[in-house]
Amino acid sequence: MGRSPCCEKAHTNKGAWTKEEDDKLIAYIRAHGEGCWRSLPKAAGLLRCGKSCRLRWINYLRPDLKRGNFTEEEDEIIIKLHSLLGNKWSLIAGRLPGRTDNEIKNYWNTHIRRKLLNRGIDPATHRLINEPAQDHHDEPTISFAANSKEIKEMKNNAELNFMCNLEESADVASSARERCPDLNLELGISPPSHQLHQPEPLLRFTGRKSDLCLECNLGLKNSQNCRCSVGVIESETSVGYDFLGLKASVLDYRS
DNA sequence: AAGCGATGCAACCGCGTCTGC
DNA sequence: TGCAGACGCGGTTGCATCGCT
Repeated sequence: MGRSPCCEKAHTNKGAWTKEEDDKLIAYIRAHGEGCWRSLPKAAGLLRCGKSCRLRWINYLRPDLKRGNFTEEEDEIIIKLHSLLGNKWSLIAGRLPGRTDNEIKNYWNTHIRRKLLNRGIDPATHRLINEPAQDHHDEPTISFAANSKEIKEMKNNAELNFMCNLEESADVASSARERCPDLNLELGISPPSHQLHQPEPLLRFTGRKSDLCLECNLGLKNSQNCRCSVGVIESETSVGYDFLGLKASVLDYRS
């Protein structure tokens, strides 16, 4: 049995939205809130399908959207999260307030892919291009401390509150493992020795030999931004590598 | 100035998942 | 428990704009 169309295509507009359509959509959502996308177009007096309205609102009209260029910091976050999650644009967008999955997806395909390729990094695998596929034991990898089964068990562990209600993460890790069997996705949850007084880190990257900063993970060991033990050693009290350089709370996956 | 390819981004499409009955 | 409708996501397309020749 075929899937029924999401809307009556014969009576809907397609293509670019007009100012009038935008205004109608904004006015309706301001008055009634988001949701019921299926019935929204008719109620709002729009000749659009619900999906189109939803997309327009989420990707363009939402008042909390951050317009404008991505910052270097956002670039790095996207790269890191993509190395972790793959093409899970909505999850990546969830870590970047004001950015949409569509925007990040477009930005990845137009800017970051090229940026990584210029650095000699395969954007799909985040490995150096021309790197041998086998024997990655000594290289830094994105590391988790548990397999997907263990991840689910961790849900009961209060210490790992970031994993609560996170079957999604298990699935992501699991699917990532399937997609990239050579990618180490063990989930490493270990408190930083220097930060025991602080809240538990939600997620740490742990290299096999040492914790790496973003720059080192990107193969930029001599970067002046390097803040790990592999690159320029800044001080004895180096903060190590807090995932993405973010505080633990920022990484609350479901915020 | 015109032609043309490259680029960037908004929007569409199809499928998987969720949810209510 | 199964089904159908609705929603959300990721991949892809189409078009406007830019920059080079």
